[in-house]
Amino acid sequence: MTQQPLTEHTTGTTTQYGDGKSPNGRTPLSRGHILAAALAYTDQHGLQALSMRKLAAELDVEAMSLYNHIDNKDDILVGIADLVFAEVVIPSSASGSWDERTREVAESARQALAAHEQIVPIILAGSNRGPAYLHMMESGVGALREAGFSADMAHHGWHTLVAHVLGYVLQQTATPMLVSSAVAGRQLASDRTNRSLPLADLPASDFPHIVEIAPYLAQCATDDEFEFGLDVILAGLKRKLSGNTNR
Amino acid sequence: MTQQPLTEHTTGTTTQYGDGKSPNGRTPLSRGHILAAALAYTDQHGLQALSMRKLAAELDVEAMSLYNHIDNKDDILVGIADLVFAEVVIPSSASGSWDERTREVAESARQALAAHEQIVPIILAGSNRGPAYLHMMESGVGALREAGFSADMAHHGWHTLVAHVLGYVLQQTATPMLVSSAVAGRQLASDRTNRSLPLADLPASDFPHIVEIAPYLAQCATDDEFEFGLDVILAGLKRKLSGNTNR
DNA sequence: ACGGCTATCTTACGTCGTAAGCGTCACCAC
DNA sequence: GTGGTGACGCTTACGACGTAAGATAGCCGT
Repeated sequence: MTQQPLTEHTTGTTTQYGDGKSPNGRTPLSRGHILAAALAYTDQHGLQALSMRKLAAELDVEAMSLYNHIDNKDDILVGIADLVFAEVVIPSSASGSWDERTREVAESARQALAAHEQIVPIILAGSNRGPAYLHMMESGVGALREAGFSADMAHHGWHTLVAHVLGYVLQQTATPMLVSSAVAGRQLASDRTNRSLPLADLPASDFPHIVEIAPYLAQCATDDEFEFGLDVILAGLKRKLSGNTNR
Repeated sequence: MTQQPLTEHTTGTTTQYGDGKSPNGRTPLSRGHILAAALAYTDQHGLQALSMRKLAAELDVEAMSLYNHIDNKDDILVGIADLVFAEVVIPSSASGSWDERTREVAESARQALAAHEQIVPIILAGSNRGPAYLHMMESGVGALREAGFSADMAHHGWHTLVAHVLGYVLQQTATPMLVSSAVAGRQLASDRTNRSLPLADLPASDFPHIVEIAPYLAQCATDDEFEFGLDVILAGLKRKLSGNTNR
């Protein structure tokens, strides 16, 4: 076991000065405090607004002081992404059938990501798998192995599930659906066409199916819809398990 | 029909000066040229490296000149994202069964995104659905409707497929798998823990299942694995169609 | 008392996106 | 021709960004 760091790295504090106040009377900085403040600031003001100077101001400190506790801005981004993964609740490995546990992890992950949708861009930016993500992965892959999948298949299945969660939150984040005005048929002299405008103005003649489902898009990416996709994937996995691929 | 702009907006040129050279003898700027250069530059140097000044230099022009043809940098980002979607080949609606066409669109989309993986972060950044994306969506939703799904279900199914493609490319982009050193069990005095280091060093005692599938992670997110997930989803969709949800 | 350490602040550099304004050219009505 | 008009590129400038370098001030063990 001994994985306290997985959950404790949010509040680790002491470095110098015993564990009281710093010389000037303020509570001292720490990696944990910085990351927590960064996540809170990002949730509130958006990822674009997060800058070293503003984050430092939030902590009543100058920008360069942060560099005593973190390597650079990327370090902060990876850190707050893993803080979000740390919110995912991992069911104990004896708490139900493999598909129930898998569903719980996926839904919890979706909730955590949806609650901090601003950090989603960080996750697809690249190397950001911290300890919390690993903890989740260990549990998820374990459930699939227990279900009877080979290591190879469990690996594939896990990636399919992660792709669903990430892709889904991604779509939810991008809900303000936009579409170009060029498709409306106008042919301006300038090539300054293909700009965006609300989905409602789409011509039904060119996009009959999109217009047909447009009402549903408004209430898009709800919990129910996520569960629909999860059902599809779990059903497909069971079908793979029973050997009935039936392509 | 009349959707030429969907594919032609890559090279739209003429605005003034008939269609020859500009007064100073150079070929004039245009939204299409700018977007094409931006996509090429991003593919080669990465999204982070793309700046207005460097893009302008690539076109032998000063940065501010670009603003005569585009609104701002976001406009460029949305534009090049849609250029990538324009590469997706849409099978004709009479070229095969619905699941075959769905598979083709999904694979083509994955290839297009994989060929320009640098632009993936743009897509999850939010409002970026241009005309090319819409074209693809119209085709995909149409295939599901044809398969017999209700408009509501087709909507859900489409989102599930998009989630898979996006989530999958996302994982492929993030292949340099990293993991914190804190999980190795060290307990440093400082809280400067939880940093990243290669996956290979994971302790098998804490993460047996991850270690077990580690060899497969190396060759992760291949075409085969994508197809596995696609199989899972299509199989699940067929199961939904036949009414056998069987949760 | 004192030297070393550590955390903070100050200053500075290069880069970014882009607002404002200027010059210059092709085009058109007369 | 000639003068107006508007498109298009350039120059300059501003504030914000990430962060390298160095100065400063307080705590510690001795």
